[in-house]
Parts: sequence; C-alpha cells; structure tokens
Amino acid sequence: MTRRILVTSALPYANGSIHLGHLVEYIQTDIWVRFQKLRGNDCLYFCADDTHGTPVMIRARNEGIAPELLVQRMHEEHQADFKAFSIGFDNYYSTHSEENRILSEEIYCKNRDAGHVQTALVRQAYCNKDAMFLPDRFIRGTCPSCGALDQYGDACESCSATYAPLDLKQAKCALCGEPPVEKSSEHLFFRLSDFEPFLKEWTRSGALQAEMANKLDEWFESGLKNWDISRDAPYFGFEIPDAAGKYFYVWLDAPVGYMASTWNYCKRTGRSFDAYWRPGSTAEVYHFIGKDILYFHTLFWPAMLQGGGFRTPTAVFAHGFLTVNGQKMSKSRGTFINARHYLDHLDPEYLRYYYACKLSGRVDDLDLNLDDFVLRVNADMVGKVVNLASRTAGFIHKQFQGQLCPDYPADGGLYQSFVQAGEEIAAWYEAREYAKAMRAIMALADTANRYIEENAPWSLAKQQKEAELHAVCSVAINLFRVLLTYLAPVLPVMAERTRDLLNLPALTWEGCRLPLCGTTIKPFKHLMARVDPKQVEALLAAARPQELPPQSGEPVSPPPLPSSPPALATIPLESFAQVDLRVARIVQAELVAGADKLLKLNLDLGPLGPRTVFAGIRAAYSPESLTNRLTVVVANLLPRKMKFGLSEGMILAASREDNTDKTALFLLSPDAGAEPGMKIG
RNA sequence: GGCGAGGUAGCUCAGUCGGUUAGAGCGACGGAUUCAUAAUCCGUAGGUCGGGGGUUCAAGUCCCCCCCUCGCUACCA
Repeated sequence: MTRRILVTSALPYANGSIHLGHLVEYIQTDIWVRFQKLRGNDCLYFCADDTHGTPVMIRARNEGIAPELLVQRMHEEHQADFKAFSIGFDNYYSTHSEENRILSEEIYCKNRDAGHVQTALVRQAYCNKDAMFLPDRFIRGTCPSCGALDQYGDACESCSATYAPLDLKQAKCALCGEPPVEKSSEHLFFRLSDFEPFLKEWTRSGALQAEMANKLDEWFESGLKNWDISRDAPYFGFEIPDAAGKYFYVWLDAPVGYMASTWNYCKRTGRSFDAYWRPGSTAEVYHFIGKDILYFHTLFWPAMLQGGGFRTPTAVFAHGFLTVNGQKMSKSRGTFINARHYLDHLDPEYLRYYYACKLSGRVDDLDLNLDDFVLRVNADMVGKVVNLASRTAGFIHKQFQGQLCPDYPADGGLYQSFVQAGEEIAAWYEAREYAKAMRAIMALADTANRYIEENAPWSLAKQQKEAELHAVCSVAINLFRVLLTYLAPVLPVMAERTRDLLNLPALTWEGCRLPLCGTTIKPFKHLMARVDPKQVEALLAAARPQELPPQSGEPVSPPPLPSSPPALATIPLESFAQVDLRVARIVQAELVAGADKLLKLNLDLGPLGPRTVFAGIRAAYSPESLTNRLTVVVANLLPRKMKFGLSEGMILAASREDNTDKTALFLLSPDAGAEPGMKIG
C-alpha cells in the first residue's frame, strides 16, 4: 500500500545565502524523501523562500533595488545551491506569491471571525527620519546596565543584560543614526491561549519527539502568550485585509508558504490541494525544522491551521545545530561555510554522506569534524563501497565481455542476507536514524569485501578457473548493486552512476530483491574521487573573511585563547611608554614578488607622514581588502632592512600563541572616528 | 539566574528494564595480499565511562553534590 506523504523543510530566509548549517536540514529531509520515493511511496517535497520582513526591505533599500528584485535574485541563488547539493524539491516556491497571500488571508480571516484576533496598543521605538518603527535589531545604543557601546536594542552582548529598546542610552536608529522616539501603535494579536486545550492534545498525539514534547510542557507551564501578528507600514509583506497600513508579520505568512508551494504545484500538475491540507485529508504531512523554530511550528502553526479551517501536521521533526570542529560556525575561524564556498572545493556527496553518518531521529547537535570528514568519506565511500565494483568490474569486462553470469551463482546465502538486511535499514531510514542505517550498510560492505578476499578472483584468473571467476565477480557486482540501492537516498549522484554502470532503468528497493543475471554492464569508471585534505584547507582559507569589519549580524566570537599563564614579566608604565603606537591608514597594499608571506603596505601616519611597512599577513588578507582601512602601527621601531626594501615600522595583529593556524591572524582596528597619526596609549 | 542536552578508547559515536573480562567504525601499530582510486583481509594495543559521595550482592546505567561544554530562556518567539 503506497502512502501519500507531504514533506517540507523550513523556508530559508531571502536575506542570506545557504550555508552548511542550513544544509543539515535540507540533506536530512531530502534523504528521507528520496528514501520514501525509492520505496515506492507517493511522496512530495515542498519548500520556498521566506521573503518578507524588515531585513529584506532594508537590504533592498540599501542596494537601491525593489525588494521584489532582491527576493527574486536570492530565489535563483538558493535554487542553484540546492540543485548542486541534489536537494530534490518537487516544488520550490516563494512566500511572495499570490497563492500565499490568498491562503494567509484565509487563515487570518477565519481566525479573526472566530474571535481569535484582538487588538492592543504597543509602544515602540520609531525613527522620524526613516518614517518607520524600528525592530530591536535596528536600534543601537549604550547598554543601560554595563555601559557597553553600540549594543542592539534587545540585549547586551557584553554583559548579556536584556532590556527594552527604549531603555538604551544614546539610542540611535541603525539606519540613519538619528535618535528614535517613542510612539505607540495598534497591533493585532493572535490569541494563542484560545488553543491551549487543542495544542496540549496535539502535542500528545505522537506528533513530536520526546525532547520536544518536554520543551512544550515548559511553555505550557509558563502560559501561552498572545502573538503580535501585525507590523506597521512601511513593511515588505502582505497588507492585512481589514487593516490598512498594517501588514502580516513575516512569521505569520512564512509557514503558510508550505501550503502555497503545495497549491502552486497542484495547479501545475492537476493534483488536489485539498487532499493534502483540508480537514479529512488522509495524507501524511511532515515538517522538518531546526530546534530554534520549534515555537512557531508546534504552537502558532498548528493553532493557526486549526483556527483557519485546515488540517494539522502529522508530525514535526526537529534537528539540532551544526558545529564545525566542535564549535559554533565562525566567520573569523573560516568555519562559517556557505554552500557556494563548499561547492567551489568539494563534492556535495561527501557532505551528504558525512551528515547521514551523524544524523539521528533526535534533536542532538551535529558536529562536522573536518579531519574525521576526510577519513570517513575516503574509508567508507571509496575504500569500502566503490572498491567493490572497481576491483571486480574489470574482470567481468575483460574476460566476459561485460556480461554477468546467466544464472545467479551459489553464494552461500549472501545475497539473501543482504536483501534481508534491507528491512532493518529501511526501518532506520524511516525513523530518521541515518547514522544507524549507514552503519548497517557499511557492515554489509565489509562482508562483501571479505567475500572477495576469501574467494580471491585474482588467483582464479591466474589459474584460469573462468567459471568460478565469473561467479565470484557476478556475486560481487550484485552485492554492490544492493549497497548502492540502500545508499541511493544519501548519494543520488553516485547511485545514478551506478545505475548507468549496471545498465538498469532504475535502482529501486523492491528491484534489488532479485539479483541481476545475464545482463551486460558498462566499463567501470570512477564513481567517486577521494577527498584530498588540501581541498578542505582551501575551503577553510576561502571561507575566511577578507575584510575584518564585521557586517552587522552574527557576532563574531573570538577564538579561545590558550589557558597558559602570561609569557612575559610585568613591566612599569615607563617601559610601555617607550612604544610609540599610532593610528595608520593603509593607503595601498600590494603583493611582494618573491615573498609568499609578505604584503607591502604604504601607510599614512597623518602628521608623521607616509611610511612603508612589510607585514607577514598575506595568508590572512588580500591586498584589496586592506586598502583604506585603519590599523595600529609601532611608529618608533628601528627600521629594518629587508631583501625587498626597508620596513619602517610594524603593524599589530593578533594571532594564536602556538601559531598552528597561519591564517588565524587579525589586524587591530581603531573604532570609527580615529584619524591617521593619532597617538595610542 | 532558570531550563534542557551532553561530557564513554587519539577521532566520531553505540551502550536497551543496573548484571558476567565496557562496544563499533575510523585512526595507530604488526602481519598478509596485490584484483582495486596506497583500496582490501587478519591480528594487536588503547578507556579508574568528567570528578566526588551514596543506594545495591552488582552502577557508564539509579540518587545527591561539584566541574566543564553546548543550547534555549530571562517584558522575542
């Protein structure tokens, strides 16, 4: 009996590029969907860009283009990235679409008419110059608690105090720098508390993983709060039908994008939208999400659907966050890796396999350990799996014109055991326990390699025992085919190459219950290249930012310092005063012919005049990125004659004490306002 | 501060209701082999299961305290 299944991944926001953290989710979901399809189920996978809200609006404004244009550009970028990683959406749509507007309005109006929407006055920071209300992240000022400068409107990064945006001292609009004023406005609120009984029951319906249900209980205990669903103009989004100048908050119409994408697909293909989303639907509906957006998907979303006259999801599957080498992704460490960066250096199938090896059905975080990544992919994929075909296909081709044995040879029940193992593997996939599935598959690969070893086709060839040789290699190729079928959800590209090698119309779970006999296979070609650690190094180098001043957005966390004691003895102030530190502007930076570590810098020290300094920072900075930036220079350092010229000072940069990572180098910068030549101390 | 998850071999992880000498894969080391993308096969070493206390005939597994990591939360959801 085929199941009818609808699957979604969370919608990526149109303000940013896809990175390796996003890909945990898309790869996890895609594997599941491909698995369902491979098993013969009627499974559809929908997603879309999440396009609305202030950040998109502002970014478009900064770029001087219409938000629609920005959104469209990002849509294309996202789709290209997904395609490269073989994320096989059946439809990838946009929340900025007519379908989404109609559905959002329907959900809103039904809830409103049923009394689930109320109004309330909200006091907010408002910028007169920009003529808009400012979200917390768009206000900067001095922390009222510790006095740290230039903090966001919601919390201090320095002392982690939280406060209202209007409590900030010397608050400024992040866009224009003007101080905001306080202004109140009427907002619409979704009465989430109306749905508490329904939600409590839905939570216990098996829709949630145990950890998530626990989290929900916490929220229930602290009481469900009503949800502010409107924003005032100007806002990039959908205007609320009965409230001119007010727009749906982006998070209201974002999940509706799942439905809009479905609808758009159904219109194109003649399928029934209602069969998926209206009450009475017998389809299974699953949302894959990150644990950070649990609240939206397990409280607001089911409540909105319930109140809006739609069915609720069968289940929501949350996963944890990605860490790289055990730490949060970090731009300065070069571990904030965009999909694009990765694609420039490495094969997407490596990542798909590695993630699969680490994924479970629980909400645990997942670590991408790059050393482990290289070893594991090479050992498992190339060493164990591909090797099966590569060590036997040659014999089939050279000695038997590519034809497999016409009758399946006696193999001591090996093939049957592989087929049987498929049931367990399928159960792991179904439960999203990919790590366990991968282990089971690799155990089979070990068995297959052992079989070859024990039957030594190379000696059979020497002894000219052709029948036996043919049998052993035919068995091996058949075992290989089963393995690749089991791996197909994870490795669609390699599975496709295998399908081609074996001259099959398709690899399917059912199809491999019976072995291939008498068919002809094509000459063996490489199915997957081995990972070169140098590719990983190159990736990290490329992901490291070329320009230091961080964009607003993710705070850049400092690399941990080694916990060694201070290396040097204490000195009196007078000693320090002998160092003449000055602000310098880098007028020009250039590569130095014959030196692979150095950059030649032309500095402007203001009243002290121009200087030339050679600095060993080429590993971390490109010349272009330095032009015109300010930094700190030791101005009274004894000039140093070098092979390439005279160096008249030294610029200051931070690096690790052990100096293991040559690219972990960070130039110092004065805060804005400093001028070349200013004395530091 | 509150809550949650986690701390098991060099690395990544499994360890079901507490039960015999704590497991796997990778890596390391030693052998074998040469068909294969230096792949494969056999074998060896390596862990006071974060620390301390307790319950028990028996604790990685239960209870208490502490340390460390990560995350969420603290008039955002």
